[in-house]
Amino acid sequence: MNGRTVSTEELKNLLQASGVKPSVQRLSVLRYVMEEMNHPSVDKIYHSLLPQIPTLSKTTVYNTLKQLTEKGVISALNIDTGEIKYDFIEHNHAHFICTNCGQIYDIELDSDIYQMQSVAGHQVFNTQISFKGICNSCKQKQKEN
Amino acid sequence: MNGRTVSTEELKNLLQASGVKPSVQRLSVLRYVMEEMNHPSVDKIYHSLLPQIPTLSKTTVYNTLKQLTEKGVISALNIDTGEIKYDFIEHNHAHFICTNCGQIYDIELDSDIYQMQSVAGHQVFNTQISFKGICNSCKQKQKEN
DNA sequence: CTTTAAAATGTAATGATTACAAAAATATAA
DNA sequence: TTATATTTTTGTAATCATTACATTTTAAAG
Repeated sequence: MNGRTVSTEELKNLLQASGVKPSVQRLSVLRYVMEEMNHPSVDKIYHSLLPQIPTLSKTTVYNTLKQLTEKGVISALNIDTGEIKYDFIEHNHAHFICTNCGQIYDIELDSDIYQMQSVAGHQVFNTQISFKGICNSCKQKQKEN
Repeated sequence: MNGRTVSTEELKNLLQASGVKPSVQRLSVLRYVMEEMNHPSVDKIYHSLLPQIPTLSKTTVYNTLKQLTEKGVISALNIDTGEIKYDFIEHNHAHFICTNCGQIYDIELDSDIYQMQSVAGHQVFNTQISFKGICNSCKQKQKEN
């Protein structure tokens, strides 16, 4: 998501609507995923929240992210980088992953694929479109050498 | 890929065209990925080939799959199952992953998204479309209970 | 052959994720 | 409020896929 500020009220509503009780830890994790633009990993989230919540456990971050993913509040991006990255489900967008630098870019892409509620008789809950290749930034740097 | 038989000649050509020297191990790994229909994991490939190649090392399987992925012969599917699954790049198709049983289904899906050579200025090498949800088989079983 | 390079092997290390039990916090009942 | 039960959080240990790396084997070149 983009770097906007999310109110605590909004976070609480999101959690309660999903049947998850809003604790300090859960509110913080969700806020971080929503406000952080670049698809944070568990480790990133953990270390970023540690100053605010010094007692935070990484297990809690894992548990919370798992819950929110199951409830469909956030989405787990499976990228070939060893770590799972998380993304708030705001509106349909694709991802571009640079195989050189690992950077993940949001791609605004309108496709009727996102509207498909079922494929080949299977019920769809989540749809991901991802591109891999070399990003513009890396290509520029390669040209310079 | 489907369960057809692939000739050694075809395998050799594929490897040589990609600049990979055809060893017994590499031919076997590629053959397995091509002939096996259901997106095998490293572990599955390793144990399946072990009877034929008793000296086979899992590291070799890893190395070979990594090479073939880099050369664009096969594709690494990042599914949220802890293991990476591999797929021969035959023709464009999407995947459906059942979050209940873990089964991966090939989905024949024609989309112009596959034709995109670049997105937002980034050069695309590989495109993946994946759906997650509950498969027909699991839904049937749930109804019975 | 002999030498050199490439490939395969096996073991050890890494690192993300999960399991699990104990502690803390919150809700419920008396 | 106090006691009790339930949920949440925490911390440590275990698991398991993947990678690093040194050694051995195989293939290629001279």
